Amino acid sequence: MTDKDVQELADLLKALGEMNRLSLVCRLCDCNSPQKAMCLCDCCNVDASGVSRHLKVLSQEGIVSVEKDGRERNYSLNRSFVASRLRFLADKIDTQQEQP
Amino acid sequence: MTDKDVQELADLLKALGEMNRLSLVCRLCDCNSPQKAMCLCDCCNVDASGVSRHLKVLSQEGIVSVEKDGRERNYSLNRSFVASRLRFLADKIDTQQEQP
DNA sequence: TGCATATTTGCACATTTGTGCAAATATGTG
DNA sequence: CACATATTTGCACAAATGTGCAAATATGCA
Repeated sequence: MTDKDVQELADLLKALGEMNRLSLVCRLCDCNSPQKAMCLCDCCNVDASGVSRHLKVLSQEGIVSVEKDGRERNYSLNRSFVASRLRFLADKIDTQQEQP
Repeated sequence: MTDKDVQELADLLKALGEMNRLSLVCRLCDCNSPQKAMCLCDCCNVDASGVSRHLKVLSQEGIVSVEKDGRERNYSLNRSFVASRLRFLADKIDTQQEQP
């Protein structure tokens, strides 16, 4: 793993590693259809601007996708991407290395 | 998932979501035997006190275990714990929910 | 006991981060 | 166009975070 790989993974984990953002992710996780930002407000303890900012972070990390629909934005979780990154690390971690 | 569960998971991810700490984890990942803190210094860009602090965070989150040996501390990665938490989230994330 | 080594801790500091509020922007509707 | 609603952005600010350095602490060894 290169430094860049580690950094990218760390950035992803950092984005997930905040209570309100992880709440948003869990909420999206339980939804089959894209959700409007406003609908997501009530799952975390921040106002609309805070939700907007958190969703922006998640979006920049590729954790969620956003689709514009009129004056609304529909957010959906990039399930396979996030899950695969987490599994990638999990696999690396619990694979016992060869004795040097 | 309760708020407490989300918070605990977020704390774990936050601990992993910092470049130097994740570097330490990756380093421990590649080692079969516990490593002395001093040996871990060269895998991240901080001095001994910084490594000490990072290892403390990892330890508090249960990510690493520490074993005292004279004036040295031997750190090892709690592979199954960390991997299982990551997989728990991965499973939750990529399991498509039922249509409400 | 005196000294070397390993690690932690106190302190200071710069940076980042999360937040609310108000204003700005974007877009739908009458 | 005028107004309502959805979202973003600028601003200010408190709190958290990561860091190095020097001092403290702990322990092994001569």
